[in-house]
Amino acid sequence: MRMSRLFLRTLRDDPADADVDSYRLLVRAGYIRRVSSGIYSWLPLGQRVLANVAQIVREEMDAAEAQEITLPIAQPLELWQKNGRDKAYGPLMFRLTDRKETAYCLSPTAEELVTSLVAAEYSSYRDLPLSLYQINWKYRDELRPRFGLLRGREFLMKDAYSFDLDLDGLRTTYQTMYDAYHRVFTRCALTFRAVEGEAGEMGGDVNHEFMAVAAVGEDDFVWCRTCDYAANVEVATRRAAAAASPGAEATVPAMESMHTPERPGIAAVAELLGEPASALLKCMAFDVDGELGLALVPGDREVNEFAVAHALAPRKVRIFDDADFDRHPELPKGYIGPHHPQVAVVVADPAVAARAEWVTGANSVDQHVRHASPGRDFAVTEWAPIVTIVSGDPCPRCGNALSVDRGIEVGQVFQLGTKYSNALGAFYTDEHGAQHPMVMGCYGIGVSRVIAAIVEEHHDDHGIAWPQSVAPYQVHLVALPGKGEGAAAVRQAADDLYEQLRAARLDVLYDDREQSPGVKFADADLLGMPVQLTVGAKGLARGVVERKVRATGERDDLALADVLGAVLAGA
RNA sequence: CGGGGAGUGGCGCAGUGGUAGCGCACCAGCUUUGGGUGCUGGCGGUCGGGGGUUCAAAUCCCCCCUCCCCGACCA
Repeated sequence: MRMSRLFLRTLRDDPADADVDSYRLLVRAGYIRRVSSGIYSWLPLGQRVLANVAQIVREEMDAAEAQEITLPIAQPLELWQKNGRDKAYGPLMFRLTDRKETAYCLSPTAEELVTSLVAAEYSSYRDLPLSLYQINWKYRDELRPRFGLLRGREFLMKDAYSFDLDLDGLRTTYQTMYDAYHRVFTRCALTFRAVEGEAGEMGGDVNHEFMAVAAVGEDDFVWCRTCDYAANVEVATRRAAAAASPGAEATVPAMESMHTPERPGIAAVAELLGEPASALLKCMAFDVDGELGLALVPGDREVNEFAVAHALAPRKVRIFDDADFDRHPELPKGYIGPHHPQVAVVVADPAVAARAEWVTGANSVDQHVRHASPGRDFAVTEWAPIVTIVSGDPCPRCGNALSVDRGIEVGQVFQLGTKYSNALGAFYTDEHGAQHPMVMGCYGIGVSRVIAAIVEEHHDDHGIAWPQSVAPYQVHLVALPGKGEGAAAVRQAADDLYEQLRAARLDVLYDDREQSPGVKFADADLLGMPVQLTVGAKGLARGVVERKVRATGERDDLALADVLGAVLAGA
């Protein structure tokens, strides 16, 4: 494509409403334009990226034997009223009315429609399994659209739906999709992890969220850079530290109390005693089915309430609020210790076993104790990993350091079960003539969101640096003819090279504009094609063009005759 | 929806009662030609909309609309 003909206007200034780098750069570089809150136009360069990402998704879905269809965006509201999901979505759904006053909505997803479709067409066990998918625009009237493409009201989504005979079939299909997702995001050059989601409201629904690591992400998650471990902060664990050597408590002096006036809280006591916070035992009070419970962790750590609840399930667990403390003056907030006769449940993190003695509360205002030894001075009724994981904790799987980061949810896979098939009548008849609901799964990828995630990961101060797999053009050819006597020769050489590269079926963006070199270089870096080739009088005199790899900034000279081969080798 | 802020040329902004300006972009000319060259001259605006106050409103008052930012959702 000749840039002189390309519908493109780059901006020197950042858009005023830019809140994240991806949106800022995509607008500045002329890939997209905002039309309304959360709604964007895709200009030629952006359209090519969109098509490239969609094509990767398409290829992997096809490889997973899903079949592409296109469902309508405008859907009768009646379809959504059958199972009451119009109410569940509420104002999140765009609604409209036709001339006959029939209510419609703009599809936020398509379980209902696709389930109805399959229910109407298929009814035999011989038809299954079946997977269908579409890549289509979705609409959600978000409370607060933000971060450009990351949370739009109109977005391109791949949504797939599987129909199996039974749960085993679903599990197989689910694994196939899960693997396909790994390939999609790997091809998109994203740093990502699959995070196991919490059980859905139906209970037991397995799902995974694919999180792309990014500072602008909206969810915290824990992941290992070495292996593929990843988890929500609530359910993340770490490899337990070794327990203190057996018998170590024998050398611990007898527990003694200390006067610690006006020192509630770990930090204050640690400061007074000159001890590190990690030598203090933090005791958090919980109500456990009406009984008193304590959760014990080292003083420098936070208690993961979710983990405590999980460890003590099915008992109901509630962390103490101010009213609870008022009802239990025997547990003075800030001076709680684990050695308390009225406490029925003591759950401790394994890290508590790693020290033979602790400084902790004396269950009396202005009093703490030291030399409190687990087992000797206080009992632990259950051991469970209950600290909130922080960066640097050892991975439970491989032992290397974990990272806690924010992530962008770029995809999700979900085992739906029979919720929709039952509600919408998607049944099949088995070989014995009995009817069963089809067992469904659904699988989403936010295509336009993926693009934002890619830019978040692949950019620098100068602009975007597209991975080859999704770049709108593979090569950005820059001609610098100048106005000297060599101008015509440079232009001719660049034109020839352009034709040569195109003949080799490379996607080439050719900057043939009459602009100064500075403008052209700045635009090339901003637009972000993986490889830049510069044809100028200087190089031409030596028979070379300069190559620059956008992502790394590496430059080298290529002899004119070798350019095509070198570029093809790199592509 | 709650709280905070903003709507002035395509983009970024200034302009607190006297009839609208700057930078970028765009057009023309000259200039420069390996990292957003410089100069000159241009095109382009019902100042978000409606109503009101005033001799006079971008500016003051009222109503409405849109957008942005901070808190509960999701691809």
